[in-house]
Amino acid sequence: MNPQKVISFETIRVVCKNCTLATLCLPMGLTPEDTERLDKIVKRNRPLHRGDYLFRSGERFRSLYVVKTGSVKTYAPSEEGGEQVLGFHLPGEIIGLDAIEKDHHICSARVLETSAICEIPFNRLEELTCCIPSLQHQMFRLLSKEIGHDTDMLLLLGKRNAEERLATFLVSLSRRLQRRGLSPNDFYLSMSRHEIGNYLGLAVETVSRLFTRFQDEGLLEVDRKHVQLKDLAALEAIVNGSQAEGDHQRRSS
Amino acid sequence: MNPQKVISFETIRVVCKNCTLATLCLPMGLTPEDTERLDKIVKRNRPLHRGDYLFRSGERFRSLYVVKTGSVKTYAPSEEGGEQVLGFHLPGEIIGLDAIEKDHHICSARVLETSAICEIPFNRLEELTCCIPSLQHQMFRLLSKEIGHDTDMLLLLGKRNAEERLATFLVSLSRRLQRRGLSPNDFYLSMSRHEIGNYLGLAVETVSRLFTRFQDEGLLEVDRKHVQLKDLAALEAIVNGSQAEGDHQRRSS
DNA sequence: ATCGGTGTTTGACCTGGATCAAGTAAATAA
DNA sequence: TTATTTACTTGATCCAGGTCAAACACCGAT
Repeated sequence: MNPQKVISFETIRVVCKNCTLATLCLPMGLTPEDTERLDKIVKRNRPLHRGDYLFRSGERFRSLYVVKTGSVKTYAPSEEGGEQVLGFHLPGEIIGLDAIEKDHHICSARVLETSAICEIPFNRLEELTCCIPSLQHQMFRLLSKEIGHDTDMLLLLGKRNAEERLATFLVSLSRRLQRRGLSPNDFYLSMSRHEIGNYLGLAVETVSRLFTRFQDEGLLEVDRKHVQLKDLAALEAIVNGSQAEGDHQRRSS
Repeated sequence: MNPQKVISFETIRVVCKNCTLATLCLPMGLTPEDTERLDKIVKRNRPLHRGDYLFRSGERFRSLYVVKTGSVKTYAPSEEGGEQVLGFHLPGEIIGLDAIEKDHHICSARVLETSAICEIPFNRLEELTCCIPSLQHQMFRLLSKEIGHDTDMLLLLGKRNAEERLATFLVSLSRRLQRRGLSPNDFYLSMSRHEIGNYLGLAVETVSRLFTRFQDEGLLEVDRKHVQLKDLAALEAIVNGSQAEGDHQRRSS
């Protein structure tokens, strides 16, 4: 035996039960026994690195993926190189739900930074959901939540101006980080300005200009990927403020 | 006994088994026996009329709804009167899936014309999905399909210009009507220009101008609610054409 | 340290579609 | 029937944000 042997992935069995994400992730609301059954089907592969794919658009659907650490972007590639970024996914968030219907992935997913990802083979999961009603219900809830989130995005893209979009993005990110025990007002972006713009339906230049403007207005400090929100209240006011004052942007109604 | 008694809702028992929508709707892929079990929990209320609500945003979630005949719009009301139309629903389409997560409706649904609606109490449905694996799978598929549709809409709102949006709307509507055995190129719109614009993130005026332009270009004939698509191929070319030629609208990438 | 290459910022300009303003036609009420 | 409201169309104008261009800063590779 090597006396220098250090703690490794092999010796620490990472299980759902010990996972800090248990309250955000699939096991939410399951009994310890049911969590254990779920745990048995989860595959924990070695960490992926920036740019690695979880899956590509068009591939056969086999598994759902959950971010354990790091972050992932999903995007719909449209032929000749163009793409629409669909989401940025933080620890505890499930990826691949949109593939169930067609049995093929309709978007691609790649990690934005070194990330640990849990893989959940879907056919195994369906065996469990059949006999664990609370897990089935949790799956329904997660699928429904995804729909609700998409609804929010439709509203953002359909009715909000550039300023409101970026503010919404930042406030939403801040809240999600906070829920994961991280600082809500001091964080590093793992995605580029370009990806943010793509996600929000804006040109890179617009995103850049808005960051500058928000900084000039004292709402935040930004230095490359490093963002510090200085006035979250003001950002939140932008998010649901402009709607309060007299309904500009008549696209809406 | 009244000799004049005519065929009524009471005498013709409408059941899923006889429903022409069986291949589009929840029973898709179920055995006749399972369809019968599903049928037992479906409530068929009397027809609703233009403007009637299926449910309102904020209400407790109890049931899913399926359009049997007619059409329904869903929309997210945002405080002071504004709204974002989320979708127009045709026969066989399920409404209310977004409410599962929060156990409250996050959007409102009202019928656009006289419509028959099937109501499916969700707690009863969950009892069935637990013991009918194919029904559970079908529910997962339907939820996933909704996510996929929202993804398409995000792409539409994030990356397409006004012309592409209206063309996409018309082509999509045409296909959905065709799948229901109706004419794909001669139909009546059950929604107003205003609602179309709201749905597509455009001003009413823009929608109106585009209809006029499409008509001038010979793509369609339009007379108020009555639309005849004259050149579906050209419309489809617009839908996935502009993307092919050199990636304008750099918002995308 | 130097050299690309890529991501970001900033300025100048332009345009698609929103907004504003009438006018017209259909639907509903009286 | 006529009055009133609501939906739709069309024209004129404006502007948020896209596009183009250039400079700059960082990062990995030689």
